[in-house]
Amino acid sequence: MLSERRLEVLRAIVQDYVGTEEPVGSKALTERHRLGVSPATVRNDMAALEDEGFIAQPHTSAGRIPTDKGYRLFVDKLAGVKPLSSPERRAIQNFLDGAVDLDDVVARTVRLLAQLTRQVAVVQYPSLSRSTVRHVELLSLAPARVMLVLITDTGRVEQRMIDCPAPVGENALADLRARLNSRVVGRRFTDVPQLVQDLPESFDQDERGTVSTVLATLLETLVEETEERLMIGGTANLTRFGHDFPLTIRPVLEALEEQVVLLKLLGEAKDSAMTVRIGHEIAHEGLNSTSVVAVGYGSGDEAVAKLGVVGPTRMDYPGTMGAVRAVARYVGQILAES
Amino acid sequence: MLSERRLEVLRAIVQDYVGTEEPVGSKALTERHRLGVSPATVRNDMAALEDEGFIAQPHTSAGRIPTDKGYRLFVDKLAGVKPLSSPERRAIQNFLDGAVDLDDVVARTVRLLAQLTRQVAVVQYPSLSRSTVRHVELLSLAPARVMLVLITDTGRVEQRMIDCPAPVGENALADLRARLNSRVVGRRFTDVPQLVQDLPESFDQDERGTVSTVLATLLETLVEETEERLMIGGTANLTRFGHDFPLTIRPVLEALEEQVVLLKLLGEAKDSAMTVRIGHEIAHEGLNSTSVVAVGYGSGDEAVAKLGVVGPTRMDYPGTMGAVRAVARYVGQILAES
DNA sequence: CTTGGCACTCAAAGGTCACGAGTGCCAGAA
DNA sequence: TTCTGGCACTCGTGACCTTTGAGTGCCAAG
Repeated sequence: MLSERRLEVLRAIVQDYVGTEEPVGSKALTERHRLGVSPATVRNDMAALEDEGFIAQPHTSAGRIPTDKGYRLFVDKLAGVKPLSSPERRAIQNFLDGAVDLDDVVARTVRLLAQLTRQVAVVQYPSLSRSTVRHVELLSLAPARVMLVLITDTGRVEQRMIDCPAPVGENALADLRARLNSRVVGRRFTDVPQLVQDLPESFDQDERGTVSTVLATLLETLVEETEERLMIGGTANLTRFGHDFPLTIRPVLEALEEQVVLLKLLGEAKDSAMTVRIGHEIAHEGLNSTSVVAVGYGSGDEAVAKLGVVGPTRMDYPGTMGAVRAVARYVGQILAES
Repeated sequence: MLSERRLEVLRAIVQDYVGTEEPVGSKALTERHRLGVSPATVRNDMAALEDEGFIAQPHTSAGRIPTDKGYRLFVDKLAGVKPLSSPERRAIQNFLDGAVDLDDVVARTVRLLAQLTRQVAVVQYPSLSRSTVRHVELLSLAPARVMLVLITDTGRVEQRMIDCPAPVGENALADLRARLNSRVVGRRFTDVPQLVQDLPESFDQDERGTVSTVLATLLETLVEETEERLMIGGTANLTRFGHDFPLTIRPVLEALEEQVVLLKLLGEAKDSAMTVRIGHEIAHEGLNSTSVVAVGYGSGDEAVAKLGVVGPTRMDYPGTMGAVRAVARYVGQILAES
């Protein structure tokens, strides 16, 4: 096992490298950190750390930089989560308080996270899978055309156009609307299919087709919208990735446009706990030189979606984690209020 | 005025430079284009073109590259719009036909444009300012809480939460809903304020407060949502901007996130005609080395929004214009159908 | 007005060299 | 056993120089 001091050396290396973006050598380390030992000793420790795979040298006559494994150890054992200063907290709250609707909350959250961490921010729209139905509205637009509007408890609204097999009267539609709502309002999405299963049977023969069509569309909407959407911001921060960024920025931009990849990434962590994925721990090739810090957020105690940031593996983990956690907390509050 | 041949030389320079991304010299020109004159003659023409400000040399012993003014002349006088091949047309139609709702149409359009032009695509959500109201729905969520849902003829749905000054009964709400709809359905947004002006007066004293509140929110929504939203895609194509792109990519990414800038840019052109803004013609500083090709699109004869691409000034204008125009046309068709 | 010739310019590419940060290793001290 | 100072070695970086060649402007002749 690694001695206490060697861990201390690793921590120093990570901190210095994150700060300077340059490989750090033994001499510089002893000067900037009061380790109480000479450069030679530090060199021995570094050699040991390199044997274990926690650090590496870009080339022989250069200093060391942390490997993914090194960052992993740093995050797991050596670093805490740095809480934000109270001015920062106040700024967050002020900024989020101005939001007018759900889209706006998400948009502001993205901007906030990007600004705070100076990295790329990713916010998942609140998930519908754990949401409940607030209201279902049916509107007759043309004799055989109905619009379905679904309103969720997170304030999200989805609409679908439905072409019915036969013309629908206003009365029949009102009837369906009333019965539908009485069954599903306040219920979870996942419970809806069962709750409306026998609904067509209680209608006249000639309306059953329409009812079935409407229900099918409703269920389809519920399923479809569980596949989440994302909002991304702060891509300009990609230019801060490093001196060699022309090579790395391209695949990252491509990965960011493949929302599927990001969704999978955010979804990987089971619950709402904070997750840190570092470099090659990320399956997607284009993101191999990035790290992703994500956490769940929600209106109540349950997480309804994830948010996080994508940055270079060489990032300020404690600070980033602190910002992500704080933003998630405040967004949760905002959602609970509305 | 410039002679016919000099214009031909300019065209050749633009075409070559767009293709090779490198300054083009007199010798290379005579080899690649059958101009029927010697390099020396071309040199004279180039000197003249440079005097007029259409081309420039990066440094003394290099070839020439077109200036913004040169591109302008090229676009206005020398280049047509290159129509797409029929496989391309078919691909567009197939790709867009699969869209399920408005968001999806916009999302697919962005991806399509980005892929087709290999540049950054920008699509404005269909504008509400020229839209008409399809339906207004009022839902009672709590005694003094009402949700307003606005449905437009472009299939867009907007919702707002309203806290009423006093509890509202279901009947009163139904009454208001009916009267409101009878007045505004099918009307343009811009006409709505006038149409509902005297509506509160026809209600009982104790309901007037609620009615006014609801109307105020409705009007606010109409105005607010006229400020458009954008969808952007293909940012990975920014890496194709040129060898020196680390310098240029940053401000462009920043400008792209400032949606206001883009909206202003798209909005500048009066009607739905195709607009090309080149380099310094763009007011925003970060976009000074880019060109924007935009065109209006709409469900009927009227344009409801704009779409376009942002690329380097050194872009294939005829091809880009062709793609933009074709996509706009097909999107219009899709919108008209739904 | 066009053309071939010619001297000139200058960025890019390649080569050489000195510098110095950083390393590994070893022998001696604690 | 662990730490330390010393020392030879590595090698990327940057400064400086030269060569190369594409491209130019100008001029006199066709």
